Amino acid sequence: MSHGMAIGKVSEATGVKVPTIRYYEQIGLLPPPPRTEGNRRTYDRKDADRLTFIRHSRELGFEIDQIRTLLSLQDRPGQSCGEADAIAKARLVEVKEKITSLKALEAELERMVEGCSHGRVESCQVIEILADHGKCKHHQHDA
Amino acid sequence: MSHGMAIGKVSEATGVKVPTIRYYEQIGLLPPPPRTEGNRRTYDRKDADRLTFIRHSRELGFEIDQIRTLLSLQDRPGQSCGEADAIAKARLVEVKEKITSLKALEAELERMVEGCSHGRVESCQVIEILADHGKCKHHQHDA
DNA sequence: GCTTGCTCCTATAGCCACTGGAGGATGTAG
DNA sequence: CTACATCCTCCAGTGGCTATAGGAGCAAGC
Repeated sequence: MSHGMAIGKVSEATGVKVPTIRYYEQIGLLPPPPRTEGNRRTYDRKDADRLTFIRHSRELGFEIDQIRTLLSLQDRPGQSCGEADAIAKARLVEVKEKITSLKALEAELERMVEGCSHGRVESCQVIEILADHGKCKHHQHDA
Repeated sequence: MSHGMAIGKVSEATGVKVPTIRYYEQIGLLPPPPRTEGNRRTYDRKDADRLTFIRHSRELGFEIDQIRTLLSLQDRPGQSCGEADAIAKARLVEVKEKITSLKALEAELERMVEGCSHGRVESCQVIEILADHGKCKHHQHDA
């Protein structure tokens, strides 16, 4: 028990906000750490690593439940990594789909903005395209 | 009062789900329609148009508050469309940024998945990159 | 007229992943 | 010893819906 960090320190070290760390403990993503006499949480290096893992996973868009799985895989290093691979692949597919749909969105927004003659609302492409879905080329964008 | 539609019909016609229509009424995005003797909502063509406008705006990723503004602009056709233009432009910037960050994410996920030798978790790139943010090239992806 | 089954009504709670605030206890520097 | 920062718990709020419970209305067939 040499290098116990306070929650503020581990927050700073990992980039995960203090209330978020407590939240992760509450939902069982981070094990409850030991406490000091004064009832304060004390974290060690392993906890910090786990939080970094979680943060990075969230940045990549993995859901909490997927992170739960990934963490449990990390805890059992002898196991096949097929499941981790599958989770990452699924996320990759999602990301690719999102990029495609955002590009369609980008195109339509560009059409709207370019078509805007900066006149009256009466003849504004922005409003008009929004009002009439028939004027929209891409009926499949959804995010 | 010839063509009053029930909520189910206007839902079908516009692609907005029934509970969502009631929700929009609750938050003041759609005006409360007249009711029948039996206390049922009756919608007309204008309401359907408004819902289509809202749905399309949501599909393009506009927030409810922005849609509120866009709708109020639509109601005053003589006004300058500068504000609508600004909202659309801001959204376009957001979308472009999101595409950029998703592409960085895509690249990293691809690196993870390709690097996976389908062996043990011990040597799995997926787990390893997640654990060590230093191995990640793109420190700025955030969604 | 009666029953069946669909649509509708309200009110309330839940979803995700946090984020913020109130109100109080503890730790630390000067 | 006094500020002040940090910590604690508990609870409420965010956005944009979605779902459920428990009931009322309505149209069609028998």
